[in-house]
Amino acid sequence: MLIGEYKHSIDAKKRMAIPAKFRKELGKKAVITIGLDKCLVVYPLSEWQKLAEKLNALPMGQSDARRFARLMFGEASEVEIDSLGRILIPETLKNYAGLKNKVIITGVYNRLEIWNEESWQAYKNRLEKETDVLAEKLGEIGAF
Amino acid sequence: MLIGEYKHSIDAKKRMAIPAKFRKELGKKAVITIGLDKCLVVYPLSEWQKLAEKLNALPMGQSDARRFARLMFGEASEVEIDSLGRILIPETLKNYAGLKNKVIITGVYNRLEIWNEESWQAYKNRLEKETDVLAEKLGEIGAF
DNA sequence: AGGATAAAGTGGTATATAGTGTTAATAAAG
DNA sequence: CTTTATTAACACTATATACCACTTTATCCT
Repeated sequence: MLIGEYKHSIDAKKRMAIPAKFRKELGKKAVITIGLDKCLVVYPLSEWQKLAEKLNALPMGQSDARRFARLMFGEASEVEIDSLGRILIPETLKNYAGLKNKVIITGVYNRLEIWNEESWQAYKNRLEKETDVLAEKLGEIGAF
Repeated sequence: MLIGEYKHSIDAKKRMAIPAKFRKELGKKAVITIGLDKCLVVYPLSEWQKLAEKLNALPMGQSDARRFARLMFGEASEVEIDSLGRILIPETLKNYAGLKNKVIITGVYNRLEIWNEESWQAYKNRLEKETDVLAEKLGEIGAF
């Protein structure tokens, strides 16, 4: 299971090291794509394949489904994890997430998320202010 | 699987290089034709055959779909991938998609799409602004 | 009509740039 | 203090694309 939060940097060639703890679970290939709230998501290949099949099954007659599928496929990119545990972040994704030199990588169960440092702080602050709402939701799903 | 987004250029002779990552999956022949939303699509021969059967099987009742299918067939053109990985874009298709010197090539699971650069940006922006739609769709397919 | 000329189509080369791999230095953890 | 992880620096490889050369087709003129 992928959990934990790490601060890493992106080099001049847009490469970013995957936290050592996550490497085993990812294997040597993964898929990176866009996520919600302007972050990026990294899926192990097996997880991505499940997603891709669902995406492909969306009704293409509907323009919003079509647009969504195009965005997900178009923005996705298969990345290799090199001998030093790094992946290459595609230019468009780097821009989408507004990534600078320093980024935050967090494990979220079956995927990794990559955040611009400031966005991550802002996002966390927002969550902390809404802890009561969060608690309620957690209750709903029977977490407590 | 064909995924990812690339910016390439079309030379004065209407030739366009296929992104290196896609060449293996395409082989040395492919079919190019019109797509929805004023883009062009490129199918590997095998995928084109599957699609052709599906299009042919469309019920008579769906006259819009049948009309588009006929157009797709009519405009389709078999293209060879030359020794440098380039294909020749037919004049009529180039006009249909309003292609200029710079184009965007995206992988969408089992096909490539070719877009005029500005159209693609505009198309993408519209969805990225609708984050609620994005979230909803992601939920539907069980991404989170 | 036939040849000359131009235009379009096709194939290839060269080069700058982006992508990839490796080594080494620095920092952090145990 | 040893070991592991991260990051910076460098060398090398692959790709994209502008450019050039040759072939074929079309056009024009005498």
